[in-house]
Amino acid sequence: MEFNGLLNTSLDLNAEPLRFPDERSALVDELKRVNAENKRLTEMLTEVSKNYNELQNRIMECNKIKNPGMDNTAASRKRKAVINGSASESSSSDEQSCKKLREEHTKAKISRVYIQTQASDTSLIVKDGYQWRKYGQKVTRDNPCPRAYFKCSYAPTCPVKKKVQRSVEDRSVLVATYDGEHNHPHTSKLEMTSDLNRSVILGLVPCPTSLGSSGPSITLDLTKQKTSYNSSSKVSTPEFQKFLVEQMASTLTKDPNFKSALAAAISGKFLQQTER
DNA sequence: CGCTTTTGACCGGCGC
DNA sequence: GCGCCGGTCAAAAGCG
Repeated sequence: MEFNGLLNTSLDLNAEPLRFPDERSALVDELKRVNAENKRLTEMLTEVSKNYNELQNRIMECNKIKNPGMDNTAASRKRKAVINGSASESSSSDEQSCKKLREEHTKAKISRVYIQTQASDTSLIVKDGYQWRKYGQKVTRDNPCPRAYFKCSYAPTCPVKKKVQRSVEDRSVLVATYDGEHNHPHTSKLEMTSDLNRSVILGLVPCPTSLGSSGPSITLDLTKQKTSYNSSSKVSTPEFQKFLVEQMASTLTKDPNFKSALAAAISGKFLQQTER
């Protein structure tokens, strides 16, 4: 992922004959400089995503230490079970209910996706390649932005649900929470890729049903393409880091504002040099 | 006309 | 028991 393609498309260096003898060498120098900067930025991006993954692993480790063998959700559910049932229940039935809860938890796979969108884009539509039907919208207490509720409408038996809400901290970021697993093949790859052009997936967060717990492996099944990553097992792999970096870079290179700004900055530099 | 979206009503869980 | 809150339902409206 280099910005060379961008530079080649934005500035066709061969389009016009060079008027100044120094211009060519200046352009080459500038190109070298931009390439070096590009490399540096790429390294920075890789470093950032690496740090992010390390941090996430640490959080998971901490949670495991805090609640060995049981996540918060299971704990809360167990608490509820104790309240509902009699306190003098035998330990074996307790264990059984625990087992059941854990099974339930692994069955209900939940993942959270952060999607960067245009600030002006007020829709709560995340085109991930599946067909969704909106069945509700609600304003929640912790976030003034409404939360939209979607069901997978591709197959009537598909149990997958999705909640989409704008982030409180950054309104341009959509938070999509996927609940369950699709029991049918992916519907449209084109839609998904087009959406990735419009926005960038900032991260896939393994999202146990309650925060701060170490849940089971959670899969975001954004189709079986290269954009599909099992968040818990692949998030720290070089492939995922590369994917993140590529997504960020492709978003930048596909952004016309970024292109024009870069072109303006470079041409401005050239003008300065030629004026001198 | 059929499908999707909107939106107020309703329901169940939870805390007090 | 009551009130709050998140999630879901379903009738009405919108749209192609």
